[in-house]
Amino acid sequence: MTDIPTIVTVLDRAGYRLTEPRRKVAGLISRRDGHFSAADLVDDARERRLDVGRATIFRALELFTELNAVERVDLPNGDHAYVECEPVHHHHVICSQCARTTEVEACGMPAVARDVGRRTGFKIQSHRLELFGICPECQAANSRHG
Amino acid sequence: MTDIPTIVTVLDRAGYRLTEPRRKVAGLISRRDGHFSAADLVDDARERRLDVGRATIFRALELFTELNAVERVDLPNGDHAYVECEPVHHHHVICSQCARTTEVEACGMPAVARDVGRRTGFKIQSHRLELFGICPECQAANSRHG
DNA sequence: CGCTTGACGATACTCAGTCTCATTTGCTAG
DNA sequence: CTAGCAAATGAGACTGAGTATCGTCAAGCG
Ligand SMILES: [Zn+2]
Ligand SMILES: [Zn+2]
Ligand SMILES: [Zn+2]
Ligand SMILES: [Zn+2]
Repeated sequence: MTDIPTIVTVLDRAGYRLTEPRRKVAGLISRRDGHFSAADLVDDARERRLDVGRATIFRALELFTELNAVERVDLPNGDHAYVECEPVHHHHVICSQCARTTEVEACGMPAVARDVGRRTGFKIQSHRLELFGICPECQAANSRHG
Repeated sequence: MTDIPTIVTVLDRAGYRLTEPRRKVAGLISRRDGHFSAADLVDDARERRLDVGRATIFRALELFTELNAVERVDLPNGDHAYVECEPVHHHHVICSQCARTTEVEACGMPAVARDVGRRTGFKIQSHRLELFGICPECQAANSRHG
């Protein structure tokens, strides 16, 4: 339910083959809401009898990640998950209850990074910022019925 | 080479048994410099013929992490690693060349988190921030010989 | 159309991390 | 100091994510 330039479009623009399995995986991803794991997609595929090989799902995820159509996030518990997203620098706010995520663009991090660089002597190259909390929907639901 | 309250001390204060295997693992950790994985410790132990079971190393790491004597970080490539560190909120600056890490305390994040919360409606509970770059030592080494 | 080459899927494999369970050991109460 | 118990250990089986191999297939192009 995002109107991100569809993964298929990104694939095409990058000159990759628009194969049936890739379309299927892209489809599975776009009908997901929050973050998901490779295993989730494998299950989804089996449920809908899409007949996509396990290895293919991993390969597709890897490729989509390279093309920045999808991003990998690390959950607080150490699990890896993926999120469909836009190909520009941003971070994710992740609901620890329902897994829904939102992108945040202006991260205010350049300033922090500069400051840290000055104090530690490191030449900062990149950063990862993930915020965890409760999304508006879950907050509402929680206050409604306990 | 940190003078963090030794892991053994932390263990003791928290009321856990000071077993020989735990001492050994703590020893291995403290003589490490940058981040390390469970597998690294397993190798170290084997090399120095310390005779500590694999499972025990995992268990020790888990416990030390719970006690905040050690923290888990996620490398950009998706690998998991650990770093010995102080039990207060802070973040790590990680050298992508030599794995050395430094802790940063004032992270300036509360402001960012508040802002993000306001814009997204999320109730922010926690955040993870990791900075990657080149440490001063590596910068010096690099400029010296290429 | 047919070719070429990249992609696919089945399957075997690796490796991190967990679990089980019989044995050992740190601790403490006596 | 010692006995006894709970907690911790280690060997090894197990799980599940992710990767590698390789023969087959089909997307895209002329
Ligand atoms: Zn939610
Ligand atoms: Zn940022
Ligand atoms: Zn370095
Ligand atoms: Zn912070």
